[in-house]
This record gives sequence, structure tokens and C-alpha cells, in this order.
Amino acid sequence: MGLDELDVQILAHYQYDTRTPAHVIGRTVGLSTAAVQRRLKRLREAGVIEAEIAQLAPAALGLPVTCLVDVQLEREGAADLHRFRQRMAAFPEVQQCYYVTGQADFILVVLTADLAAYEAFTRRALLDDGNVRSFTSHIVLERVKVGLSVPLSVSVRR
Amino acid sequence: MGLDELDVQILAHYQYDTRTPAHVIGRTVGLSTAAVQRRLKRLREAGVIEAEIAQLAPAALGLPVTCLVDVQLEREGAADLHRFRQRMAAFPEVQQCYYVTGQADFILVVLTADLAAYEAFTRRALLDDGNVRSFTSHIVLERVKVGLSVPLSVSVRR
DNA sequence: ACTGAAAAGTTCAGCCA
DNA sequence: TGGCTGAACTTTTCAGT
Repeated sequence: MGLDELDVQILAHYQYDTRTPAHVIGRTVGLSTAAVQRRLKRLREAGVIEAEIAQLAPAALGLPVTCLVDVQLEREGAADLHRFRQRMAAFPEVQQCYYVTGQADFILVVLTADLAAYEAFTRRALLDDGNVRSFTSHIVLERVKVGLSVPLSVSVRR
Repeated sequence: MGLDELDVQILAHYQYDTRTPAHVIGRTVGLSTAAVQRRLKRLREAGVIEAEIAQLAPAALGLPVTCLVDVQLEREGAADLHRFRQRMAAFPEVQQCYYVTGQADFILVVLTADLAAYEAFTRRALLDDGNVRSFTSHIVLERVKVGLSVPLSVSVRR
């Protein structure tokens, strides 16, 4: 999928606010309403735009506690990894889950209502899992930056 | 802000796809088009919906490498912490940044075009920072789950 | 092949019962 | 709250460069 400069400019706007009308984006990048819509459609179909979603405030929804967890597994066979991935994907508390290199095998971002709920989660999800060797919790004190954007200024290729 | 059962049902749908027309959401939750639109407006104004954004595919934009980094600072005074937060917020490669408890002080999610670009980033952002004691990199091998959703099923309060 | 302009089709936002 | 109406937005069509 070849992205030109105009696509990147459109995405730079659109990724922060999908409610901006196409003619407004068009004005700033120098394109007509229809042209912007066509490009957005193409970017959706090509999978560059994965989804158009609402970013909700966890605290407003009763989930003020965010924890990052490093998890080390006991056995790391393909079947073990697959089973752990499946389990994590099924827990609603797990907002993000990465399989990584290094000492840790998995790193999770977990949202809960309070620390008691977090402890309950670690019991159900990690302690009761026979294959978790150890895990380390980091309670988030502050979200300095939230993952809503892809740094387009880094990825512009001319 | 009091959220009732219908608000949560609407958000559960809307957070995954903001392009679903209000009358479709209305059908599934048993509400009229106008009622759904009124509630969405109220949720926006109350800050429950922080933003309506496009989730882009980093790989499609030339940023296939994701790394998670644990950073430990040398000095942790208020001014030191503030300075580090400011610096991280300014780096476009830093997609997420959390200030946490535990051995690490900060945990970053970093997107780059390749490992060379990641190394260049660590030099500029971490090694050249006089106050970084140490950092550990975890290269992401797989995104098991991506942070696009708030677990509404956990937060329903009756 | 991609653009812009205009028409047709949807969705949204305010009004009133 | 639901239903209606006008406005706004999107999508398709069509012709031009």
C-alpha cells in the first residue's frame, strides 16, 4: 500500500478526531471533500485505518486503577504460549497484552476498579495459572502519555 | 456522572466502532435514534468519551517495531520527574508513557521503523539523559491484545 | 488515475407533542 | 422519551485534466 504525502497529512488529522468533517480536513490539506472521503475509504479498505473507535475515560467508568504487569512463564512451548495468550485475551480487565523478548515473557496493561479487584485479578489470571513462574506489578501513578497516536512525523517516507 | 445500564450498553458498542449509525445502536439496546444521540452527546460533554479517534496500523505506516522500556532514574525529585515526563511527551516515537511504582520508574511504549531507529532513540532519549540510571528493553514479538477498549463488563455498577 | 462539482442518499440535531 | 423536520455530512455519479 503506497501512501503519499496527502494520505499522511489526512491521517495526521483524522487519527486524533474522526468527527472532523471531510471538507474541513480538505481545506487544510488542499483537497476537495470527495477526494478526502475517497482516500479515507481506501485507507480503511487497505487496513491502514484499523478501526474508528471511542477513547473512553477509565476513571469515569469506575476503573481508576491501571497496573502494568511483567509475567514470566514456567514452560514456553508453543502450546503453552498459545494457551496463555488465549486466557489473557478473554479477561476483560486486560486492556493490552504484549508477547515480548527479555526477562519477561508477557507484559499486560490491566484496568480495575480498585486494588482489591486487581489482587483478585492476579489470583484468577496469574496465581491460579499453573504455568506462571512469577510476575511483577507496577501500579500506574500517572499516565504521562496515552497510546492514541501513531507518530506520523517519524514515518514519513519520501 | 451517573451512568445507567443503557449508557454502558451504548458505550460497549460505540467504543469499538464510532461509525455505527445511532439507529443501529438504538435497535440493539432498545432505544430511539434521538435518544442514542442525546446520550452520546451527554457522554461527550461529561468527558466519559474523551475522544473519537482512528486506530492506525503501525506496520502499514512504516513503524513495525514496538518496544516496551522500563526506565529507572538516578534522582527522583519532583523537578527530575517533571523534566523526564516533559522530555518523553515530546518524543514522537513514544506512543505511551506511564509513571509507575516498583523497580522501574517509567514504562514506555515506543514505535520505530526498525531496530536501528530504536537504538538511535534510546541514545537520544535515554543514554544522553544525564538522569537515567538504567533501562531494560523488551521487543514486542506479538500484540496479543491492543488497548482499544475499556472493559465495560467489569465496571457495571448496579 | 485522480481530481472537483453536483446530485442523491444517510445521518444528525433541534423542536414539539 | 419518541417522532418529525431541516441541516449537515457522506457517497455516488459524471465529466475534466
